[in-house]
Amino acid sequence: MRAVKPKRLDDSPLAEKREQILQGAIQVFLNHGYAGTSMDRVAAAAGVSKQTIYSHFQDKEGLFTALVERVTIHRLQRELGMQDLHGEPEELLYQLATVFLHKLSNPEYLNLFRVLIAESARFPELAQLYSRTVIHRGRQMLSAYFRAHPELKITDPEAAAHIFSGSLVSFLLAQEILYGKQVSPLEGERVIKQLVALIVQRSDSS
Amino acid sequence: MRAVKPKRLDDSPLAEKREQILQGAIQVFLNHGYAGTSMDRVAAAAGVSKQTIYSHFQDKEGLFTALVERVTIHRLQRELGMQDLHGEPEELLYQLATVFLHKLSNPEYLNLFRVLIAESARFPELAQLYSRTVIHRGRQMLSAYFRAHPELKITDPEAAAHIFSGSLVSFLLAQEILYGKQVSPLEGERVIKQLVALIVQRSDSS
DNA sequence: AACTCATCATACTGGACAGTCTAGTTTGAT
DNA sequence: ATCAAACTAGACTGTCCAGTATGATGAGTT
Repeated sequence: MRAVKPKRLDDSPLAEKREQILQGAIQVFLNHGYAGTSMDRVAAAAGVSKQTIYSHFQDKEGLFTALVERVTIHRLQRELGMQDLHGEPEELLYQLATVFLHKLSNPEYLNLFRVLIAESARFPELAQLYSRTVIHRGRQMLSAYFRAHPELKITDPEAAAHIFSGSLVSFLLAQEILYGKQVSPLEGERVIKQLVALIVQRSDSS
Repeated sequence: MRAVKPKRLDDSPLAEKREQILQGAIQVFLNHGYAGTSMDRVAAAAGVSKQTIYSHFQDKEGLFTALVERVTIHRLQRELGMQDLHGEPEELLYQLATVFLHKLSNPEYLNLFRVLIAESARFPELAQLYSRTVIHRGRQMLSAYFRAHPELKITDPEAAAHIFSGSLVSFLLAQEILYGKQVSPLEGERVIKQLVALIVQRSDSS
């Protein structure tokens, strides 16, 4: 029984099929990109007939859009709704960077990132969705922390927040996505330590 | 006969055609991506018949590869063979970051970057070419400068070099490519100032 | 003049694929 | 048991496009 009638959107059989399709679509789109993905392949990966996809989503663009929204929102809740950033700066920043780098190393996340960049010209709304939800919020949280710690003597918390997360994102971009790992290896650990040092050690002066 | 009159590869009529094709290809590939580019369109943009393209390049992949090599090498020579990084740290780093950010803001450069990332899975050699020539060398130059300035007290010059350039690259990525500009504006100037402050002000201590 | 080579314009071939259609099957509520 | 909605399998259409083929033009060489 289903609570008399008001079927919840998130466990009705319809929503289950929709989710099943999205799961298949995630596999294919994130591994082969938008152009490299055929609807037949999505259907096969989702274990669903092609017609069913078209009864749940308007077309390929609609499916892709829904997919990115789905993954982005999911990530947001899981990864940013975690801690509220308190603690001794050196230790906290180190932990934060480590967790951040580790989570973003997940292939599915890297693939989402690559596809978002690849299709940012064709789907600017999706790129903006990502900017608004993930990047902007992350920056806000981190800059709030910097503001709450005047002993760090950070004059521009937003800019500093960008530098912090941007260094880590571009690290993954260079090392993983552009295969820099095989050209000039650089340990993530080293970047994190240097980054924390740049931010924390300035408070030694004065 | 061909060695009798040693036509220079770079100004013979053949090479001119090749260059003409590449110029057309740059326009189309960098603006529409690999999949979004048809050979007919390249031919039209280059003002050349399709057959001519196929007599200069093996196929679409070959043309794309040649294009990326061409642009990457060109860029490298123009943008990295510039200064040798000497001068007072605060002023020099500020200037360097400003020039760097300004040059990378060029749409053609951003498009190359986007396409490289988009196709990094399909063309890993090209991504590595970029890593090897541009990223790696840039990092080497900058870390050499840090090493030559012990008063900056940088314990890990390579990591610091990555943080410096990575912050700026990810800034463009977030603000321009992912349209963050329209979501949460952040002046490049602010990032540069904060970045320089993080690196330089530490030398006040001790 | 005869030959060669690069080029051009255009037509063609074959394959991939988005999206539709048809016809038959399952499921679940009443 | 009946009915409608959701689903499946697979054929089909129209389009796009990489790559090839054809046949003609023009320039330089011998």
